[in-house]
Amino acid sequence: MSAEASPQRPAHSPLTERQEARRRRILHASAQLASRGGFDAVQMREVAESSQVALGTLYRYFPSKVHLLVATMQDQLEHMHGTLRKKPPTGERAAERVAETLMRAFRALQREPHLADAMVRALTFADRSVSPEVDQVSRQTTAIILDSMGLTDPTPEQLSAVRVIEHTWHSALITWLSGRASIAQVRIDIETVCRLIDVTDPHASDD
Amino acid sequence: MSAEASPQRPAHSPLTERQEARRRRILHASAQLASRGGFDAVQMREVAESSQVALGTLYRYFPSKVHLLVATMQDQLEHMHGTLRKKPPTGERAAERVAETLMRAFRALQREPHLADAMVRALTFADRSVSPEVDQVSRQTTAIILDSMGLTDPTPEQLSAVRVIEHTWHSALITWLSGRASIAQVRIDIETVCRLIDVTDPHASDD
DNA sequence: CGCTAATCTAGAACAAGTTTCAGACTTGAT
DNA sequence: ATCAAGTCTGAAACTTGTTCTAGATTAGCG
Repeated sequence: MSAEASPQRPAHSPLTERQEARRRRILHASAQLASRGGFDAVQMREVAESSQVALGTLYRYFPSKVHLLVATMQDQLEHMHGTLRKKPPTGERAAERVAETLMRAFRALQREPHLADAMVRALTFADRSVSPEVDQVSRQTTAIILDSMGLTDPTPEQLSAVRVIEHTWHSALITWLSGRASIAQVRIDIETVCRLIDVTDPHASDD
Repeated sequence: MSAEASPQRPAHSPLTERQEARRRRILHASAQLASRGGFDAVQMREVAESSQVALGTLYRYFPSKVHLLVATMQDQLEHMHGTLRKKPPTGERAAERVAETLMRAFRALQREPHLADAMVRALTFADRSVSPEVDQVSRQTTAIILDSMGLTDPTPEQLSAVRVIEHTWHSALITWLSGRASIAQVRIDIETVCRLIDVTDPHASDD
């Protein structure tokens, strides 16, 4: 369950302490640069310099800029999942709780719009070579949503609804980031798609 | 209602015949290269050479690779809208018709997966400078969906559902293109999101 | 026709992602 | 402590998107 982006071999050597430190420095520099100017501001040479690592080494840890930014996203997502766990959503119906959770995540992203830009653009621009890492992000997102629904054992239908919610979440974020949708519009889209949960929820109102 | 990507001034001079011809050649070359190897295969120098135009001229017509590919998508979308009009979907309920239409479009994309890759990646990677063109694509897509619903005067709720359907459509395409979702999975996602139409349709079953 | 402004061309130049390589440094095993 | 294998560094090179320039061509106009 861990597809680490480690030097060379996928999950081989467990990374020495100095290597772990390098990896952190790199991710930190990446997030920092991204926070400043978004996707374009994360320049590999600058990341290398900021994190005091040679360019070649940076590429050994993260084989492309997109890999790096997706790993940055994994990092941030973990952080966010932790934060969300502490204050679970309070809505009564599952749909409300999911919408509440996503809007909370959205507000967090609004605080660092450039960072959000870098991460989301990388995620959707990623080609097949990044699939494992993108998939991991997707699983993490699914976990967050299911968590907020309070489900341990979702039905296939509910999983479908969650998939669609994730699609909407990503795409709505993009339209917001590129200035084609307002914050209010994103909220409406999220609330709209969350209705699907009611449609697939056996205890909705009937029965 | 036409945000042409024309040389220099937005909608100024109506383009001479030779200019129109150049523009066509460029779009044709773009689509051709994209069909071969997707986003990466569309290299500006090659597009320029294939369409017998200097690099500088190419950039005068389309100010970036993303602009070019989004324009290519507009072109293809128009074509598809025409095709879809000829054989309207046959389902009884609006949700069925929309799903049918999108699956038809999806099958068309499957025939040219590399072209689809180039266009969709460009669309989601586009930054603010391409917003007008991306918006135009979005309007065109909305029109196709509303067409298939047979709606001339949608309610705000229905428009919200259509927005979410578009989000899902784009994002599902991306997961398919990057090999993270199967064709079957895309179909399920589309069918799932189309249920939203029933939820917002006043004549669904009740009343 | 002849002029002027706009457009087009060829090609160099620049920017940033990625690759490569020789040599210095670490690590782990003996 | 020593050696082999693997890792890191610094720097150059390569690729492709983008910009710039000087001169040739074209379009519109009097």
